[in-house]
Amino acid sequence: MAAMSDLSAGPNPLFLRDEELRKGIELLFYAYRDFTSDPDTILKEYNFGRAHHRVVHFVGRNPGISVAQLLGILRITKQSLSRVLSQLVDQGFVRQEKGVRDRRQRLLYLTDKGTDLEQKLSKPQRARVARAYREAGAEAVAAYRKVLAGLINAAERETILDSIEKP
Amino acid sequence: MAAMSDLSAGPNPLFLRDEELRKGIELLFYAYRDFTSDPDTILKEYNFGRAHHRVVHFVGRNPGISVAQLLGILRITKQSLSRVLSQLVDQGFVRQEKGVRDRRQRLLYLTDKGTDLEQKLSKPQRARVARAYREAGAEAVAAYRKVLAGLINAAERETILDSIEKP
DNA sequence: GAAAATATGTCAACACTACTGACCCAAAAA
DNA sequence: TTTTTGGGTCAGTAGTGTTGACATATTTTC
Repeated sequence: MAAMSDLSAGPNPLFLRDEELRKGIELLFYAYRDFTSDPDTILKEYNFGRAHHRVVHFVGRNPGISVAQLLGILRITKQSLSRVLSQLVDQGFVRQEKGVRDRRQRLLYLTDKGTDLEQKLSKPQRARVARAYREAGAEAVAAYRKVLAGLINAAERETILDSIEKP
Repeated sequence: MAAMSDLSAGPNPLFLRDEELRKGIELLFYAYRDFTSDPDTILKEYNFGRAHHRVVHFVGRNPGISVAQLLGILRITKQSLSRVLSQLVDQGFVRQEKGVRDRRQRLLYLTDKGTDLEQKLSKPQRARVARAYREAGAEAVAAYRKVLAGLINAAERETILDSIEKP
């Protein structure tokens, strides 16, 4: 960017375009930074981290999800998941059930305690998003989601959008 | 959410609203997950992590930024910054200069090597955002930014927006 | 039915990021 | 001159993620 400061005056679409991109990038950084700060604070009380939140969120959203499916969403190794998952199971936030069709699977469900935690964690996030939606207006919401969807890897985008839209 | 499944049938604006919020939350997770994946891959070649990227980005964007200002943006402790910053300085990506007005300050600048790294890291991110903007349309970009801005803590939002918009 | 593949779990070692707490120096401000 | 500020550093701890190796059921395949 600094290398472009010596360009001649006059309209420079490329420069403007890069500036627009940079704004989108920085806003995403700041938004995500603050978006995660509220639940992070709550998680500390439980000696949990962000990874626990993700598990609780996606298990809550997808009751009966398998470990493999969860790994696919989180994009981490099973060893990484193992630590947080066994903590959540040991402490009674998540319950595991053998699959009926495939008994190798350990299907995951939130317990009542887990549902409470999920609600507690997502409450400030929902409030934050609600505020942002309110301030930006209803038309802006669809556009916001469209751009975010475009940031997702093209290969899995459809699958992810389906999972988000699902009943 | 599960606690709401026993609500009576019929239109339930509150439920719909929460669904909208949840979609916004999940999309942000997936978008950020993929948004950071490209630079993360590049950083591995340097034995660097995401924190190095953030420093390089914000020093590149704010030449002559002080350590305290950078800490304010990143929202981390000076001990955390210290490690990545000294690595970047030792390896010649970032240069420190004593402040002229206040000689306690160590003002930060990217070296040419640092500028190269910043460009290399941001290139795939810019491409990703450009694709998302293109697919969503020009009107969507302003709305996207408006919602993201609304997610930032109200207290600092104006300051941040100013820093993003600045020349 | 035996062999191969799959789903999951576990142990160990390592790296990155972040934290708290304590302490230091140099320079600016009061 | 004393206090505050900007910055640095050492030590210890925690959370998240990785690779690699290995173990156990269970399902699938030949």
